Amino acid sequence: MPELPEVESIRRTLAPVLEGRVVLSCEIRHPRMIRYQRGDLRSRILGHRIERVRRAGKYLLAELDGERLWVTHLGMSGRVEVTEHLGEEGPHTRVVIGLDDGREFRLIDPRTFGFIQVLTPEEIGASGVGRLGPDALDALPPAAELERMLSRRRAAIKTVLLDQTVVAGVGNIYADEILHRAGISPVRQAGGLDDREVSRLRSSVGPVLREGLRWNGTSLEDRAYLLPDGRAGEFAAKLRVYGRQDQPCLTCGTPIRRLVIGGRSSFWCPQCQI
DNA sequence: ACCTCCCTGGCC
DNA sequence: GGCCAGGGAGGT
Repeated sequence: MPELPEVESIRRTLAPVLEGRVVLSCEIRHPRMIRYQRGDLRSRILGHRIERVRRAGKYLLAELDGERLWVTHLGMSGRVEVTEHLGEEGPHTRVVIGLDDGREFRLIDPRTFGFIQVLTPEEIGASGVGRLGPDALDALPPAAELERMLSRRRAAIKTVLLDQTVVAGVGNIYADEILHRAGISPVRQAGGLDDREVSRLRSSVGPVLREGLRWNGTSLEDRAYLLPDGRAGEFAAKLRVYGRQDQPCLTCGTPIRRLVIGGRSSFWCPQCQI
């Protein structure tokens, strides 16, 4: 499931390939992939040049000429491939965008939770990208501000970490890893954390995400997430709690527990995380 | 600030 | 044959 480290890994491989290219064709194989979108995506993207490939939270962004923003969200199971036009096409290829160098940007997404948009500047504010909080990797709010944001929340800290309007880019896997590093139980009320805990939480975000990025993200058994060139991310081997129910905590040996918080599986060590 | 919905491969 | 994974958006 592509979270910030996965999307950033993808962005780094894609940027040199996509920047400067012009979009020559756009084939939408599955209509659900185009949503939350006014106007016709095809006519909005055709003929436009990709100036720069960026990322915000879990969104992959391509700035086009004419002030348009091509937004790709990979959802749960989305994957990007850039290959030669004649390259063999796998199942679940949902959108194919042809480029002027003969290559194709292909969005593969079995569950179709991902989506593509092309937005005008006026549309960005009300869209998902426009409502993102500060980026978890490069714009984390100062401790005092973060504490103020959390203090007003009654929900579990795990739930608040997943709220993209608070901090953008943290998903289910990294939220658990961050909370473990910070020594905070995922069920704790966000507003009930003291300033030392908020400070520990804040200083755990960067190291966990950067470590994930260093290993090109987390490819699980299902290999739903792969880099654009087909390589797997290696961070799964480094996970300290996520997916490790009943296995000994790597810090203290206590069996890792699983519980569902806000509809999401959460893994934590009852000894290390208070 | 909460709940519901969408979707399909893989597993029991 | 039924259940599970879970991101974001939109509705209440």
